[in-house]
Amino acid sequence: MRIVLIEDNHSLRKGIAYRLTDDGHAVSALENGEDADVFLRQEDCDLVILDINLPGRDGLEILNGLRRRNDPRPVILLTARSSTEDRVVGLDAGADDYLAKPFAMDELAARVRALARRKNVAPRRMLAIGNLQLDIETPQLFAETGPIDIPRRELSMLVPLALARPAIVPKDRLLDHAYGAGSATDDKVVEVYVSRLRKRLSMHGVSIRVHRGIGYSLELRP
Amino acid sequence: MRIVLIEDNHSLRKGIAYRLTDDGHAVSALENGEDADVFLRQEDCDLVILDINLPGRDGLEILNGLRRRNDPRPVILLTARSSTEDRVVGLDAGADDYLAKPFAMDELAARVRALARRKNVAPRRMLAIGNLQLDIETPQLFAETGPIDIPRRELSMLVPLALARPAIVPKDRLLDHAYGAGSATDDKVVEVYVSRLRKRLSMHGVSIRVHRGIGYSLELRP
DNA sequence: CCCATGAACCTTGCACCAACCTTTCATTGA
DNA sequence: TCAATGAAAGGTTGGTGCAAGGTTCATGGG
Repeated sequence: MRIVLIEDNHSLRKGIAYRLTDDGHAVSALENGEDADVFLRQEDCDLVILDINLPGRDGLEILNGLRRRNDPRPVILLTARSSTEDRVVGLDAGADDYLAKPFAMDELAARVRALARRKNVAPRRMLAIGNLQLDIETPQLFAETGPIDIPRRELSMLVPLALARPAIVPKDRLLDHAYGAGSATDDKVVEVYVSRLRKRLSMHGVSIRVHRGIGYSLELRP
Repeated sequence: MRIVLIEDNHSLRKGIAYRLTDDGHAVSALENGEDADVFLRQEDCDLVILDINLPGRDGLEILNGLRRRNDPRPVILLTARSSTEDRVVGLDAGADDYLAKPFAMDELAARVRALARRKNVAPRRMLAIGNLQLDIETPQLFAETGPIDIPRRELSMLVPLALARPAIVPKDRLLDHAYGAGSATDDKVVEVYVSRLRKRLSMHGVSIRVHRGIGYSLELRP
């Protein structure tokens, strides 16, 4: 699933993102209300985890905005307050679930699963590559901050490498996957796109290693 | 098959590794949870044998992490506990089989075979050379820490030597295997590549012995 | 027994070339 | 108008095989 997390506390944001990423979701983590508002208006996602106490713009405000726009995306609220009153306000505003801090990661993960099931969110198979997430079906690449725009050809080089990781993928299999078996295309284009991919992935701690005469493999280098 | 074994007990680890290596598998033996976690994220293997009681990180934790990442690799759990409850927890977490200590090596070997069959793991014919493993099909060389990049020619010298071990392979058979029978290449190149192989293998306790006028043989340095 | 001798073998340096990397640029399609 | 695409060009890396010079070992003559 694609999950947007809006939480201003740095370590909590990191912790949640880490856990949900581990669970196979693509997490876009945002730290303030303005960013969140912009993001939710423009980006696709399946579920929202929203802290109520936020700098800039209150979480409830964001939730109200969503529902006013008839946005049906499921929302889990996070908050330090745990009184029944707050819970009612949150759920009334259109939240689907409510979690009071402190909470166990396992519980959050369970509620995410439950909510996804309840809302019939189509499960997407996500492949983790370091702190990137690759949706094999679409296919599309995600960082923690959101989707990464990446040209079609580069993506079609990345997919076999990610699926095979950490095994070595022969150059001609990359060519076949991108252009179809028996294509007349020169296999030098593989080198071109590997080079472009390298530049794009380097800033995310992912590298592509060459094995001369054998092929390429995907590696993490933090 | 490439098997990862994670077991903190030294003698048990050695024993299992010895037996499975004897069965023709490439065994990477790790002794603690952190190493295992890193290894499983980065390295290729076909099957995991996992002790539940581990220093550093619990075996179940490692298994949970694997499954959360949608990692489908078959896992056999090892444990001193044998209660039904533990078994259920392990299998629920996504293990494929479960073995209570103490167990017979034969039983472990049988379960490895059964699981490989059940999961349709492509059989790879692995040849053990000390603590190196040679995949004859590909061909490719592996150390416990991962694959070793090795030039084509050197590899084609190593393969006949490994297959024949500990017998002596004539120099001209090495030449034929690398260049095809009836090649015009000077057989002095064999000496060159044997020399280069020696340097590469020396750090892994493998040596190539010359038998003057007869050929070469592969030996393990004690 | 000792040493000279030569064949077999070892190792390293080097030139060459194929594999690979990166950037540039013209073309194409949205 | 702009980004994606792929051909081409020029540079880098590293595998390959030859050759040169050194080492080891069996052998035979003194």
